[in-house]
This record gives sequence, C-alpha cells and structure tokens, in this order.
Amino acid sequence: MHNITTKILLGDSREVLKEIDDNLIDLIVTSPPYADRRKNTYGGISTEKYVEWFLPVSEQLLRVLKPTGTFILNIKEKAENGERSTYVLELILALRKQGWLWTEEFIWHKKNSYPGKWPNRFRDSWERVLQFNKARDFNMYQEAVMVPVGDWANGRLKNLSETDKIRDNSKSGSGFGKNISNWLKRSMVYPNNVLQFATVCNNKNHSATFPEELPEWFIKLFTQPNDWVLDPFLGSGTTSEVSQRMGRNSIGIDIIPEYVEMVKEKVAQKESSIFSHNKIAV
Amino acid sequence: MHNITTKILLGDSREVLKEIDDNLIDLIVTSPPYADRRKNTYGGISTEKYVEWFLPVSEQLLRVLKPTGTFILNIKEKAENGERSTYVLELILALRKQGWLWTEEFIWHKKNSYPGKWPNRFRDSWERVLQFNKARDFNMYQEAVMVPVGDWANGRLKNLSETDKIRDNSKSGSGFGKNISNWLKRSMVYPNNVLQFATVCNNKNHSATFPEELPEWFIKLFTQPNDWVLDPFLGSGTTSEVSQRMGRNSIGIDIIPEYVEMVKEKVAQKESSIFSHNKIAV
DNA sequence: GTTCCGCATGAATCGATAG
DNA sequence: ACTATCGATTCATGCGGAA
Repeated sequence: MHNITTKILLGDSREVLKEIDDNLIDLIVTSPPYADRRKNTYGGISTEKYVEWFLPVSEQLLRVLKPTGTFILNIKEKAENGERSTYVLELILALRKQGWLWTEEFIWHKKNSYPGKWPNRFRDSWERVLQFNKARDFNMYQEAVMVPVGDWANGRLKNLSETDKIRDNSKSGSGFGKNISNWLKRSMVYPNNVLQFATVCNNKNHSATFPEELPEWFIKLFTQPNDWVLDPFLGSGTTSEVSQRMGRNSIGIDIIPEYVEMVKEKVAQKESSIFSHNKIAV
Repeated sequence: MHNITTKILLGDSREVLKEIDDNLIDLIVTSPPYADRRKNTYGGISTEKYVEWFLPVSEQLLRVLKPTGTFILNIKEKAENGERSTYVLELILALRKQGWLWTEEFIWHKKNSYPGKWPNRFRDSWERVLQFNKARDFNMYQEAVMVPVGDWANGRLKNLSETDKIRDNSKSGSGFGKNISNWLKRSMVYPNNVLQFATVCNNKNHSATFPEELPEWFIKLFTQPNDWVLDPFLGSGTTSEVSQRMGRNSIGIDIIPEYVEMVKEKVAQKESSIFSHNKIAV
C-alpha cells in the first residue's frame, strides 16, 4: 500500500489554485455550479456572466494540468421561458480560445431524471460531460473501463465495479486466475461515449453533485495509481472519496466551509481505517 | 382515406424552397450533409464555411414554417485531428440570431454504432437532434409518443409501434377495448429527451441518413394527419416515405437527380398500392 | 435471510400570482 | 412590463418495514 495524499482546501478556486505547482495534475474532474442553479449554497451565477466567471478558473486549470493530463467538465444548460440557454456552447468556444483542445463530448444519460410534465418539452435526462486536453497525445487507459458485452448494451453500468474486482483478483492470481482473466477479456468490449449512471444520493444529508460512478469511470480511464486528481468544485466530496478509495492522490477545493469540514472528516476516517486494516494484515 | 400529397422536388434547397408559400409547413425534419462528410455525393462543405452555407436555407425554412410548427435538425460534428469541430455550436448560435428559438436538444443514442477503435477516443454512438421553433406556443402532441413504463429505460423503443397499434385498435373498439386502453394508459409514461433508435441502413445503395423511427417519432409528436412535413435534404427519401405512410402531406427536396428519381418511384408505387387497396375495400 | 410493497426524494420547468 | 416566489406536475430509485 502506497502513501496516498488527499488534500481538502477551503476557498475560492480562482485563488487557491494559484498555490498549486505547474504541470502537477493528471486528471481534473469536476461539476461546477451550473448557471442559475444552487442559489442557496453557491449564490448562483447568471447565464450572461457565466463564461466570464469560469475563465479565470480554467486558466489556472490549464497551468496545473500535465501536458498528458485531461480535464473533464460535467455541465448542463437549463431551459427557461421555453428556450435552452447557450452559455455552455459559448463556454466551449471560449475554452478553445483559451488554449484548450475540445477532444470529446460524452453524454451522461441519467436514467432517473427529475419528473415533471410541461406542454412544450419532455423531462431532461442527460448532461454534457466535456473532455478537454492540453495536447493531442494525452494518457488514456482504455482497457481499464472495458465492460462485459451484455452489461453495456443493457445500460447497467453499475455492475461494472463488481466485475472489475473479480477481474483484478484473477489477474493477480495463478495460472487458473489467468485463464479466467482471458476468458473475461474475450467477453469484454470497449464502451462508447454515452454513459449511463443513475443519479444516486448516497449521503442522506448532502446533495451529491454526480454519482460516484462518474468520477470513478474517468479516473480509471485517464489515471493510474498514485497519479494526481483535482476537483476545483468539490461539493459533497465525491471526487476526493473516490480518488482515495482508488489509490490516487487528490486535491479538492470548495468555497463552503461546512462542505470542506464534512469532507475532511470523511477522508480522515477512511485514512485511519486503512491504517488499522494494515496493522491487522501485518 | 384522405388525399395525401407527396411532392419530390429536384434542385438546390436554397432556390427550390423559394417556390413554397409562407407559413405552410407544420414540421421540418432533416439531416443535412454534415461538414466534410459525403464528399462523393454532395461535394462536401468545409467546417469553416458550414454556417455560411446553411443560413440561406434556414432563412427560407423560417419563412415557410407555420408559427406553430417545429424544425428538427439531426446533425453531429466529427472529430478531426484529435478535436471535435465547433461548427454545430456556431450554427446553433447563428440560427438564434436569425430568429429561431432553440427549444431543445434531443440525444439520439445509437445503440449499434459504427465499430472501430482509436487510441484517443471511443466509438461515437450519439448524434444531436436539435429542435428549433418560430414561437413559444408550438403544437406538440405528447400522448402520441408515450411508452410503456420501464421499457423506455431499458432502451427498447422497438416495442413502441407495436404497443401503439394495440392501443389504437382497442380505443376504436367496444367497452372491452376501452378497458384495455385504460389499463395500458396507466402503464404508459411520457418519454424523455434521450431517444434510442438503432441505426438501420435500409437502402444499400445510398448513404444512410436516419432510420425510419426518427422522422416517425417526430412526425407523431409534432403533427396530425394531413399536416405538411418538409425535408429540404431528402437523401434516400426516408422522410417522404414515412410521411406518406403516416397520412401526412410532404415535400422532399434533393439536389441529386438519381436520388430524386428513385424516391419518386418508390412513392408512386406506394400510391398506386393504396389506390388498389381502396378499390378492394370499397 | 429473501422478496415485496409503500414512500420520500431529486442540478426540472412552466404558469400563475404577487410585489 | 419585469422580477421573485410558489404550486403542480411526474417517475426511477433506494430505503425501511412487513410478510
């Protein structure tokens, strides 16, 4: 077991990020407050000022990311007065101007979207997951997210982690394990750019930004153990917890003291439980 | 059986559309040639000039569409030199400037997407289906596309048409049918903005535009029998065929003589078969 | 220990009402 | 006229209690 660092920092990302070294981070995965959402907690950024508000943050992100690293941005524009906002489109164009490469747009298909009925539209059940890079030859570990043939087709990505555990165990084992590994490999396929996760709220007290599966999937795809993961809008701390669990170093930043305290506690608890577990194992 | 008109016109949409009256069309549904795609057949529009090329067409579309009508645009940017093109984003912004309302972005999730493997990306298995309107109070017949509970989430939209037939039959029937109808209604829910159609290529000789299910779904949702449907980039004629089959008047335009001839033949064949069928019925 | 049913709960959106 | 707040609508999911 290596030593994993899990830093939780309090403050405005535009300032706090300046304290991070150049070219340190392997993966940024974050879900910033959307325009006109979360007014209670984050004050709410208007659609008109959103790009202007975001660019100073992304400027720092561009600096701290390794040339081989990846920036994953989960966001979705809302509908208002019968029309979709265009600020996300404008943000993509602005980020390219800032020097980012817009590599890909994944779709997060939310199976359990918010209910409701309106005369002019159906329920919104997808969000954008935008991939940006500094350079064209970034690190990508595609084998890490292969899925069983049927599971992907059926859209049940939940079983993924379970299956992966099985695969990992068999890989590290004997010849018998290797056989199983090969057999599994043959029945595994590469996923595509439509991801299906349910919106789950594991922590009863706090609204989760995205489900654990989302950062987990991208951490598998774009990092290796001991790499550095960054979330400049940590929220309830999903990215930090998953990074810690997966053996990646991570930095999480949030502007709300209560959130930061809560995440710090959860992370510390996990750390101590790992230590005691190691003691027993030794 | 009403008289359905199915016009197939040869020529450049920028010119041919000028011959259509103002405020005639209830639904425009089309899949234009994507930038730098299908060079063999359409000459290929560069990504840089795409918006400029498209706006004269959409200007005419805005004129011929009824205030209560809807414009459905199926499009997807390709990846080039490691990056996604931004011309679709720019097109959305330009169309809004032209006077269109950007009402919604549906995702067409292609379950059996084109195979392939690249070091820096997964298979692209979704396309944008953009909804534009002239006014906020457009016609929308949501009940026409309701789906069985759960089946939508499981992505089996194929059952939809089958179930619809059952419901229609039972509705037109006796009290017993009404019971079934009520029971079905209770087990039906409204869909969301992620559509799952398989990519089918019925016409082996021609470049595939979209599967029949796609125009069919939007024709159900946005038109009633005897309404007018328009496809300014008809291609292999899917929109015209589906409109004809569903009892909607339609106009299809394409610049390629061979395509137009072929579609005309297919449509004429269908017409005569309807006539003979009517004779027998009478 | 399973399975099943009931219930609360969401990054939602629109129309109406109130200031 | 324009903004702020509230109620109504709706469904996949996970939980807890019950059989």
